[in-house]
Amino acid sequence: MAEGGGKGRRRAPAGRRASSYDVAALAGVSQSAVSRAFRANAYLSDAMRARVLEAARTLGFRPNAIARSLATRRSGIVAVAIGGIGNPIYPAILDAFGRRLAQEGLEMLLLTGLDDAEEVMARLTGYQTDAVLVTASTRLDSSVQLTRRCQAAGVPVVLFNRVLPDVHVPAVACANREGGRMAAELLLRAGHRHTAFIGGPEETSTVRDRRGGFADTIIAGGAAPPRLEAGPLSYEGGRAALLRLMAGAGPPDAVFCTNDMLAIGAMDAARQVLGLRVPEDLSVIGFDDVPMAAWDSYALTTVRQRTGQMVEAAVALLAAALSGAAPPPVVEVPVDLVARRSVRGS
Amino acid sequence: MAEGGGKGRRRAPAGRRASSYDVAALAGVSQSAVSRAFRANAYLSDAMRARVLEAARTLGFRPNAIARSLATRRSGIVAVAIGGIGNPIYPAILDAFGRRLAQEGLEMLLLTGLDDAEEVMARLTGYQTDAVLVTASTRLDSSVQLTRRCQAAGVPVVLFNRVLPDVHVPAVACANREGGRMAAELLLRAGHRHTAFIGGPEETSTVRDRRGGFADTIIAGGAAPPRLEAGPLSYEGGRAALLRLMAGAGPPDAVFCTNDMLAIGAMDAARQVLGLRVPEDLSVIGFDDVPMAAWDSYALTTVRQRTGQMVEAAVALLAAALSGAAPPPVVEVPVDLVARRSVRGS
DNA sequence: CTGAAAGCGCTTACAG
DNA sequence: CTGAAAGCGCTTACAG
Repeated sequence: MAEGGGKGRRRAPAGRRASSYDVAALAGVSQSAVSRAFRANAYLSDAMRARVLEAARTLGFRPNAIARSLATRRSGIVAVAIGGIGNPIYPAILDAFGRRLAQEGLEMLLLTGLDDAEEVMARLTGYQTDAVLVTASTRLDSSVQLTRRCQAAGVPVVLFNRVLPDVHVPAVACANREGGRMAAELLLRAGHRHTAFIGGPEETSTVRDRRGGFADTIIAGGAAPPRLEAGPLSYEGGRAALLRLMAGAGPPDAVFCTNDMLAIGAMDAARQVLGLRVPEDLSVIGFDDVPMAAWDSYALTTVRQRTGQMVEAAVALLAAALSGAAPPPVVEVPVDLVARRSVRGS
Repeated sequence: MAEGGGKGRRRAPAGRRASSYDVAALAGVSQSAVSRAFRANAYLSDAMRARVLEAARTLGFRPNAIARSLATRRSGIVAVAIGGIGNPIYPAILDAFGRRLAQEGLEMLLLTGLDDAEEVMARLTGYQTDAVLVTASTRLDSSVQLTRRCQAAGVPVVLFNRVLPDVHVPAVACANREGGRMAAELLLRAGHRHTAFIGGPEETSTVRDRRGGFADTIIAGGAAPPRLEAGPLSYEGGRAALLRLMAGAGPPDAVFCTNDMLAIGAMDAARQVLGLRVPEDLSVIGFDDVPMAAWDSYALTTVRQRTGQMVEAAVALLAAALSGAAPPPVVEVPVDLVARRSVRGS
């Protein structure tokens, strides 16, 4: 019954990872003590803890997170619902989010292709996901459904860069209206009177606010209301939208796009298809500040999202939700106008 | 002791998810029967299964994957180790991989920022991850360490677009040498005699093979050996490398880059900084075929990776590994030369 | 501070 | 085909 003895049937079969019982046997303490040695604020004498940790390291023991999850009913896993990673702003966000979560001792489960909210819920609840982050890249109705079902199931949700109508959910967003306003002011200052806005296929809070801030400011500045276009939130979408805009009557001399992909597509259409000069013939402003916006071929003036700060805020909201705190209101993170060379005389 | 009765202390406290015991009580069968009703090929009469499923749906019951994982010692989770999502080829790969995994009933845990293989292993084994996919975006030494440790711990690993020296691991890669050869032949055919190759900061199998296939073919074609440059595998890296190349003695008139980001950076440096024309003054070829390669401003001729096929192969390798099959050899997926407009007269 | 024991919610031999 | 029961590896009241 000495160190090699263990507790009869509790011994780990050869080739299996050591369990807390193996460590307990080796250290000559109870299994509870081993468990306590690995929990932050559990009563345990220093001497005991040292002994346990010593035994644990010689056995290469790591507490089994699955077993812990079952016992605590907390998995330590946060799901990120992302319905298509088309926008190049997401890689950096996912990366930052993953790192921050790791610091909190949480893992990140990536949920892609969210066509069926029902099925996604099944996957979520099956793994007892502690919380879910729904990104703006998810289709609007999927977001709504997923969010409602999570709420019904008691799973904390936080929205990333989207605010949902009629659903009271904590969310982090950038200053969308303010960004639209900044773009409008820059254009007004540059003397533009004929502007246009290119939005997305869905009337999301993000698109609505960016357009609203832009249009209101343009109009308040005494210029004509911006012409409105929309398309898929992609390079192709922006390209096609710009072509439609310029083919119409009274083409604009400046266009503000609801994201950088759209703006880059618009620039390429203007320059490569229509032979226009940017910014001499047409000014273009984007939103996001993806890496490509800084590329020499574009030097796109854009409204930067402070993604690091937004991720930080999202993690804070998540932490609050996990600790059962009252759902905080929408957190708004500031934006910055990054002036490069796609706007005339600025 | 009727339908509401349950089994004494086994009843779920109010507000908690229904468990298999609740379903069993409602259906009037044993808990084992409930368990069997949710497993694919378990012996259970149709009548019984129907009764269980009926009760399950009225209670909104879903088997708890955490508990199942503990019992089966299989978590149903595959980890994807990705050390930085800088290359825009990854979003689509992650997306496809996630979908395929979901079809297999597997979840995807994203592991970002893999500085410390030790810590990553702790996270992996803690959640009893069934397998891990290590992508080429991970630093070479991290890949090696992580792979070795997984092997030591008995966790199946498959490498994505990388082959490791001295480590026998299943891997899927594209035809890197062949891709290099295709690029060289195109350049030779266009009459180029002074070529260069821009590689990465690390001597990975990927870079080595692409360069090897390229250089061998160029030399076999009777042209001078390509000049060699390297830099971070990014837009900035390609930009800087091209500038160094053109500043040196005997600047090349064609450059093959080990990935598209490098190639796009090189094109921008050539055109926007040096005022050269592409392809008239300089031909450029990339590798990957990221979405940006098709943008009008670049129209980059490149070697396309069949990512869909590669993901498919990776899932097959994973499945084989999970079922304990013998580690298959390296699977090589073909590549395609996508001729756009960045190579002279072709 | 420490240990014995029940419980988290499943799966799966083992008997019928 | 069906059920009783042990076990997966932890956590955490409950007693000392």
